[in-house]
Amino acid sequence: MIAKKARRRSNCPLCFGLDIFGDKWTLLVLRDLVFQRKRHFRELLASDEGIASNILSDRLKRLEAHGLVSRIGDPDDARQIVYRLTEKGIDLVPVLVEIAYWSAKHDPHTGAPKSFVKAFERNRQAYIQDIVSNLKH
Amino acid sequence: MIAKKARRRSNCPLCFGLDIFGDKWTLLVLRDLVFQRKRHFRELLASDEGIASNILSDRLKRLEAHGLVSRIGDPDDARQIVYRLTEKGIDLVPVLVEIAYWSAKHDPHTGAPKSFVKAFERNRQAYIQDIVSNLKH
DNA sequence: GCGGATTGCTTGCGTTTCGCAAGTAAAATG
DNA sequence: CATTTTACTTGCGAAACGCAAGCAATCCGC
Repeated sequence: MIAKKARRRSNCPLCFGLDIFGDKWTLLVLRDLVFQRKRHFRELLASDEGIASNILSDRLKRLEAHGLVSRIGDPDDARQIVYRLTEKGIDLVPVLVEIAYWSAKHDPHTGAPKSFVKAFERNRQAYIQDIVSNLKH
Repeated sequence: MIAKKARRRSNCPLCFGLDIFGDKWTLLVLRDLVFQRKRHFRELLASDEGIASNILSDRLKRLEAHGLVSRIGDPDDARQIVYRLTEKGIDLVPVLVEIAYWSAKHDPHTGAPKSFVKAFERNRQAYIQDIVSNLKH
């Protein structure tokens, strides 16, 4: 299973994004990098949804290939790899948050905490900025 | 090819959305309903990206099943079906717009008009509200 | 009112992707 | 030095995709 770049289908902006993260797993990986601050393969593998290791491997390669995630060996442990969001990846936070908000609004069994909905509705811009600046160091 | 509801993978809000529109086509169909004001199967079929008719059929069924789109026979022509966004579907506009903005920012060959980027950056809320209120009648 | 065109699909079928389980190499640990 | 941990890869059956063709119902022109 190889993370090859698909030909682009059109130069529609929506399409550009979907060709990178338009599937059931990629945004969940980004979610864990953003909201759970996961950094290692084994952590990402242990998501609630149970991603398979080959799928995770493929998605991380694709995210790296598209410059949303960086992949650096851990200097303290040569076995481990540290995955981090790049600026380009961090720029996707608004997308993640909007999807989460839509879901929280329309899913009767949502697991979204009320604090999220409240903070988002109170001041969306500040909520996002908070997450982003936390990620940048 | 049947639009069956997949079991939900977790009650993570992001996941709820992705289980509905986490693929390469669904959001493009919604894009055409929102930005091109398409209403008929044949119009949606003629997208730039060339969606296959069986895939389109499947996605419309799924969108209807999840209440994002309504499907009503055209009273003036019994052959034709009119597809419309519901409120739940319209609520996805911010998601579409955020993805488009991210793509416009990061795609060197983006086809996004400068007017979109400008309007979005100038006043996001007003830009979205404009689209939404146009859709509501 | 009859032939042809249009519309909204469905059906077959080969190809690609998914997803589970098992395996592996390299490095750390005891 | 044997065991464990980590980050993957490999095989393979199942599901989804995507192209082409087909089809029933309806409309349109004459």
